[in-house]
Amino acid sequence: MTATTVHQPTHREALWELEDAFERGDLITIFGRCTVEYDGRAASSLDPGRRLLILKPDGTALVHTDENQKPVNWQPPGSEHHAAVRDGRLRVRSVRSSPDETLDVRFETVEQLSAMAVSGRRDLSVTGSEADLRNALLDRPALIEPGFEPLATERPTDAGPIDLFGRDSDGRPVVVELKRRRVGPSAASQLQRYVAAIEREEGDAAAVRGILVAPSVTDRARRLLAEHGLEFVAVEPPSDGSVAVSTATDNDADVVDDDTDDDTAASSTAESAGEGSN
Amino acid sequence: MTATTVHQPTHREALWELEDAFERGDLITIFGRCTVEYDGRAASSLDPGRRLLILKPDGTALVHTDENQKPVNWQPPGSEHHAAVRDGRLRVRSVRSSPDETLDVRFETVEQLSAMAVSGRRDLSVTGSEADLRNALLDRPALIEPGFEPLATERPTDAGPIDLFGRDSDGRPVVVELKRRRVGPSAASQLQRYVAAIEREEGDAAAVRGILVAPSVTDRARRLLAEHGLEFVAVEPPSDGSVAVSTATDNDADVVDDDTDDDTAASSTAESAGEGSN
DNA sequence: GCCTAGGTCCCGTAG
DNA sequence: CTACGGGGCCTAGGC
Repeated sequence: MTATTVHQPTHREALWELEDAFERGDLITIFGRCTVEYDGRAASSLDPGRRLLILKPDGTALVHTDENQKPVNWQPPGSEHHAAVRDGRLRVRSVRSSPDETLDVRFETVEQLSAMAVSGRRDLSVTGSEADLRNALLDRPALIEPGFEPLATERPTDAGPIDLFGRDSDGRPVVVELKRRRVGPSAASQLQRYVAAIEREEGDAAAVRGILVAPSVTDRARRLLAEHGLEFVAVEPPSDGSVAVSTATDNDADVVDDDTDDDTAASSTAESAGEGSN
Repeated sequence: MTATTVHQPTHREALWELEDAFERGDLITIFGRCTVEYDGRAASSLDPGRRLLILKPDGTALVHTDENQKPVNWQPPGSEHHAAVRDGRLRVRSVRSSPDETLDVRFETVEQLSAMAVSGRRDLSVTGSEADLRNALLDRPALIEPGFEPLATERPTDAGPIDLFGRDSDGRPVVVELKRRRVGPSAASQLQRYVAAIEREEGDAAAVRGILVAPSVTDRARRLLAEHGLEFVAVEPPSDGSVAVSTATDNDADVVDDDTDDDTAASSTAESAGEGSN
């Protein structure tokens, strides 16, 4: 048996199980009615309610409710989990330093406590990152502009590292900022900041070009780019490592449907089951 | 009993439990050996391993391993959970559209499946946000500068909304950007962008001041501020709603220790239990 | 739906 | 340790 579970344990029984699970380095889930207090970089308080607490052997603590992807309260990896019975409650406290932070979960009742041996996240491979976009553009620099010659990636400047630096066919320095998704004002500012840094370096103002390469751009960002004489090149979002230019805002994505449901099946829709939020 | 659990169920048994739990709108945890495939905004693949899958009634799906705060794979709220038995495996698929995304978790074996009724995150109160800092400064605008007069918050401009806008004792427009923590280059760019927008509005270049208000600033950000004639005012990080100015980089935080462990207790340290990461 | 910015952002990487 | 920027960021608030 690789997963041990106790139902409606006494607080003392729960504490014993916690001790053993801490010792084994298990991932622990506790479900019950609890309050949550956090104090550290900010501070928060949560009234009694039924929630799921997850304790990881790396020091992570997560308090989840029935909605949202993010835990309602948490503690980062590297924290220390402590458990005790105080005032008739099971108290789980997760603490870390620098910064000093404490998460306090106090259970009135523990409905269930489980401990299980979980394996790490080996062999996760992701595609479609900004790095993939960069590599695709290094393979075919003409996608940015005919004659563009890449010289460096992550080129350091006084304002931070430039995604892609090179020269155009006229020999002018070109700062390229890559984004894997639609960009807003902050990306325009970022590019402008790098261009200004290179201009300061080169000492030859107004000769440095800046190109923002992304799937698309908001109106406001486009205006900000124009105000600073910066350019925009649209590329399809990186899917399988390849990229394509798109002259305007015309998107045509081929979707392959590989669904073949012909067996017993269950399904849950946010609208059909449970009380939908919003 | 508000939490139902089955241990080492057959896939068919697990499917029945899932159907019931979907119907009830429960929060579901499944622990077992599985593969994970994701395709959507990006794509990823995860080799077989023992992991914890969490399914929320709002459509959220989370795959957790033994380390890190973030799930190794996930699906956002609003997705639809589907379960089926295929090829001798329990397949849980979470799908959403716009953007089209699919998360596929295939269990070789299910060690445990639990379903529980969890309550929402009512009554979460947080303090120490940027909004708290803003309110404190509105109460005592002199903390920014003697004679500073706040005129608007979230004031719209062509470059985006300004945190705090006002005038100094000389009647000059002042753009204030607030940050709850130490700031880097991006905050300097953000402030610069807003100042430029106001200067364009006012038509009277160089008369607009920009002040970055934060606990501290990195060297590089400080230089970027100086290059654009922008200013920095240090405030203590917002703790209990009050703020204090600090003339330089001298931090003195009083820490109250309220720990009183005198009962049975268990504790887990990332270094002592389990295989520590890094 | 899109846009904009905050976040106890988390996280990896480089210095 | 700090710094810097990416992220399938997520989430809230406007429009």
